[in-house]
Amino acid sequence: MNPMKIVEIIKDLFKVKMPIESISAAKPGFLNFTLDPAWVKSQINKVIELGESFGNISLGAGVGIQVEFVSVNPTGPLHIGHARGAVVGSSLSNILTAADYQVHKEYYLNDAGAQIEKFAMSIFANYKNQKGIVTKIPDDGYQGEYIDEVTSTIEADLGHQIDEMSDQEALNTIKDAGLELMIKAIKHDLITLRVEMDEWFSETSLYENGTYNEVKSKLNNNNLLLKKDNALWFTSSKLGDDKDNVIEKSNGNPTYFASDIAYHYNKFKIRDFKFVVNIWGSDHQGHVPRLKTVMQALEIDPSRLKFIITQMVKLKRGSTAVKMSKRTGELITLSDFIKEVGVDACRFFFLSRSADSQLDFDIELAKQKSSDNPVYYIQYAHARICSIIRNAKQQKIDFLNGNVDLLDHSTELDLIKKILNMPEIIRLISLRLEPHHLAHYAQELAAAFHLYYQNCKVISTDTSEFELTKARLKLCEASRLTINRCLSLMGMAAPKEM
RNA sequence: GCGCUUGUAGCUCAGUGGAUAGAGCGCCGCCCUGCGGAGGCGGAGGCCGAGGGUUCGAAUCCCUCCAAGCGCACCA
Repeated sequence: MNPMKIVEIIKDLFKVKMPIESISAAKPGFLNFTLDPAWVKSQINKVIELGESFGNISLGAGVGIQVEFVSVNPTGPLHIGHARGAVVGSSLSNILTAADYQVHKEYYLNDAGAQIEKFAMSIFANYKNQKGIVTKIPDDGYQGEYIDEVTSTIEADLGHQIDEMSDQEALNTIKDAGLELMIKAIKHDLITLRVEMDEWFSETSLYENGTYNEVKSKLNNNNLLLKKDNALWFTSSKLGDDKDNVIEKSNGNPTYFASDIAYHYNKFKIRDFKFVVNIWGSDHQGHVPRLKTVMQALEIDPSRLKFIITQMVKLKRGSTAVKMSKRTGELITLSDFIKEVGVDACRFFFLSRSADSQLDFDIELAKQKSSDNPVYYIQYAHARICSIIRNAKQQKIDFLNGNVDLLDHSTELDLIKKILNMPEIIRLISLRLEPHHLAHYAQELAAAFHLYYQNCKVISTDTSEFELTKARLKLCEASRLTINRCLSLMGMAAPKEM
């Protein structure tokens, strides 16, 4: 039977109670449901009733979900690429919370391992050089302006003690002090970006409290460890990975991967998160397969572990590329970057693209305070509404008893429908872990409001239209609440005036 | 060589099996005796990287190829 005949028949079978005005068949075989406009309009009352909680859904049912993000080695300051993960992670966490997940935001602090040692040695060498003792910086060591600053700070704070110590003692002291300074700097940058963590989880703790040994014996019991060339291997190829991985080097030290196994054991088996989202930069994407084999080895359902891999960020000023390199020192630090473009623009642009796509960030565009810039477009809609409501209050108009059924202009109905989309957007983002949809929705919502504003005068001077004025003010208030919610979920300011 | 990601308007990007593929910027032409013009309307502009397949139907799924980014350590 052809599709049109089928839909012609089934369209008459819908006799359920739904706020549907009509159902029609359309080519080449669609059923179009037209919502009852009275019902649509009445939802404005619901939005205002719900207030700040409009958009919340019960999808997560209070289940625990850990979102691990940023987790940059504390051997250097954050850069622009890290900021992308930070913004995506914090906004996604806000949205998951709105979807009734119990969200735990976490920074995994790599405070152990060879890179930390190298970091300490680099500072120590720099320290000696500053004292006139010519010392070689280790191969692939850390350098740059920030290393000089850290060295100077340590010299000022601890120089007298360090000079009395043996090299080994000095190195340890410098390591602790250097780590502390870097962590402080990272925390400071994150706070500026409006990113807050619930927990800073120490890698070292996994060794100190026995978690690693527990995991190791579990793997051993499952016959997944192998001693070869004096090193200890996790035979992940048995579980489908394309190669085995070393977890203890021939010098006896555990690798980063060893901690990662213990860390995920901790997440799922000790802290019992139902879901875990790891937000990693694309330079770590190669670790995904082996971590999936870890899930198998630990007998954890792999679908409980999700990844968001954020692609690289390229900075541009207009059409010229801005180079970024940790080693050359030609580095735009995150704090300089935020100072230049502002937190709101920074967050918006990082959120506006799918994590899967590389991001071209045009500094000049983001700085523009004009309609070229979607940040201002959205915030302007909010400020505009606040201004209208201020006017209404000055005129002592109490609009909360307004009758929304009077709203009949097509731009009003379009705006209402757009507002009512909000919970669906939260749902979509939560299911797919794609916060960029919120940035697009916010733009569409702002556009629907601006169009409405252009077509319908809210506060009429004609006293016969007093009831309509009240209804329109109610729609403005619902729009304001929704735009405000979007901005707040994205971690952006919702200015009352600009 | 292998793996992950990307390829859609001049530019930056949405669109994970359905209707005439969308938005912003840029370009062209319009709209203010009115609540914030940081606004609105209209227009031009597309072989959805290429080629095969699956399907009633593909930007979307599968295969091959091309191009770009990132990975492929007893670093993290």
